[in-house]
Amino acid sequence: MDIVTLLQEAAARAIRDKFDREVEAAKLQIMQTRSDFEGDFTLVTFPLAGALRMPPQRLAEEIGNQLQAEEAVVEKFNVVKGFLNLSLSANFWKEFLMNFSPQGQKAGAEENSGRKLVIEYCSPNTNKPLHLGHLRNMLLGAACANLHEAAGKKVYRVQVINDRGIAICKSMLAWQLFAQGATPESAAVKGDHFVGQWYVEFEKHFRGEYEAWQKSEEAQRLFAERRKKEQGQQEFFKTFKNEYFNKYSQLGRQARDMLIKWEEGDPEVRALWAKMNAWVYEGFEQTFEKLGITFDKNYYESETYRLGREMVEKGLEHNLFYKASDGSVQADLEDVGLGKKVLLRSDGTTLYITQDLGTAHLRYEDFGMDEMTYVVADEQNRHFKVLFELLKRLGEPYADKLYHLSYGMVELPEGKMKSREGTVVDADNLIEEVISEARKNAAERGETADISPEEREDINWKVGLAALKFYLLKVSPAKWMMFDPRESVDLQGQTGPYVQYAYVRIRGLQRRAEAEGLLKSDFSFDAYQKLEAVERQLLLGLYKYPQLVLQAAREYDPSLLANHLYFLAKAFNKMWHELPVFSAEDPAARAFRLQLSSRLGQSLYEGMKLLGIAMPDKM
RNA sequence: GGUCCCGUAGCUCAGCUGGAUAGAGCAGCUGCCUUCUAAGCAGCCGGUCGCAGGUUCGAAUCCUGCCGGGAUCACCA
Repeated sequence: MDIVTLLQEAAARAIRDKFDREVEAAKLQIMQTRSDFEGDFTLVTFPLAGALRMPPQRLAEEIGNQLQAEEAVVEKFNVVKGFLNLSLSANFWKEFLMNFSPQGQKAGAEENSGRKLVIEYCSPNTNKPLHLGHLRNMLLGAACANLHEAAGKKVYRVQVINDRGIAICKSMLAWQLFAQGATPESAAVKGDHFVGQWYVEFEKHFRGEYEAWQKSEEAQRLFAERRKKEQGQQEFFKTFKNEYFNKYSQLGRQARDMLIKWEEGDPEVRALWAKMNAWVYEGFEQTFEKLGITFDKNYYESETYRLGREMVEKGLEHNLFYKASDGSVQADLEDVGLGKKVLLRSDGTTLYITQDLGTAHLRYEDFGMDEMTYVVADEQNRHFKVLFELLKRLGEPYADKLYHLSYGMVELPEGKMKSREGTVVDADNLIEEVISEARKNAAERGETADISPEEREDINWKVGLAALKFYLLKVSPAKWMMFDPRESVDLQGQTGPYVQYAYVRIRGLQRRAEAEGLLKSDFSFDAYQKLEAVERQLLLGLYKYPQLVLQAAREYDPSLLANHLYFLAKAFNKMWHELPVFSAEDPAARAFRLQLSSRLGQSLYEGMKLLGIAMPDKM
């Protein structure tokens, strides 16, 4: 039985015996004792004082006496105001330690077993490389996927790739016009960056064209006719840019022609499109691999953008939707405060929302999931509210188990990332940067004697990526976060490498124990009776670990786990400095501390793995 | 304007299903490597928990109203 439940029931019995009153055990408030007081768990007696007509302090003392006398696990207690602080016996903790497993959450997650979850956590465009925002998205999604798996679900990881549209046509056109047949190989540039360069090239030429046009008579006439009062030329042409692209621009016309040809299935355009997208995927794959990100299935917009029409038409038949006078099909969501939403254009073509309806259904056909989660930035909150409502009205079987993990944007010290202003932090560059920071640090420390260069490089990758991933995952998903480039490569303090370091120390202890022939079956700590404060702190931290994994999964919040792992590592580092292991005079103490370290090491390893972070053995 | 999110130390963040004196890291200042890895440990400095009410034995946490910042309200994706 869980120790908290056990204490609650024991306290309820004590109250019955002493005061002849029945209280519901589950309602008794037991929390972890604050670390600045002595004790492991605390019963809060204030809420009982009224019903039992007794001052909280006396109540706490009476219950404490009874518990100490009747319950073997309660070793001693102290009372501060109405707080009854209970210290559990060393025997209890030793037994707990022997039975502890970092997989313990599985026992608490029977209700999840067999449930199928589809989780979507990346939706890149194919006209430019991945950036910092994608990183937060992918790391959050991958961690949540792992957490739900650990909590007993069958998880399917998917991404949706926005591989069509005007943006990729811009890259294609620029490549056609200016690249003279260059390829990623010939230019020695990673495929996604290569295609991104042609997108930038298009924008550059387009800007030049636009600026030249602004001096033309036509442009000046339009400016004179259409300007709003007080509006200067610069300001006017900034807002006019879109219209220029669609109506006047040569490059704009060519790009749009290309899009039309693509839609018509023009073989030449399709071939170019396929070739350039293949370059991009090659590049994406490399980035995913560096990050350890995987997907079970990719959904391509080019294959799904027409889906959903049938669903909408079916909904129309059942009067869930209606046809507007202009011929478009709409849903009336006024009753749930979401207004009206167009589902099919008046020309009958599909929209973003239609496509998402279709993709959701397609995934049901693919996986037959019970639940589906989208990891998408919070700017799309409304879109997903609408989408979920529509799926519910359409009676999709998983519709009551849809979740939008809405995460906040990543901001830079200079403000929001803007691709037009070149303030985007590129994912590959960032990865390269954290790894070279790890290399630099390792070189400065100079402890490379018994480590081969290959092993050293492997460690540098693990350390660098841990810094980056932990940095992005330790913040609550819902919050907008500030990305400080200096802090993200930091290897000291509240960081991934800090947690790794504690683990490496534990591995060192284990290697030595092995070398000295300890950890054998006759190796016992029965005689260890007095637990130190740090040891208790660590035991309590382990006690909470499986619950935290479940909570982090349930709340889709990996930061809960990240922060707990940091707490565990911190407690271990404290113990490292305060208590000797091998030079402990008491062999039982040595045995106990080795066991405790070992279980802690497993937890750190497993916990970081759930976050997508690998642990080195040495560093 | 409607809806939603955020406001905690100089900076970045925990804590929010109500509990004890509000915690970390970074930055600044002090100490600690002849003992299991100093990517570490210990200490100092630093807070009207945006403001004002309310509920409660008890509020950073719950409720209401303000103030400040942001997102979103397309037949774009």
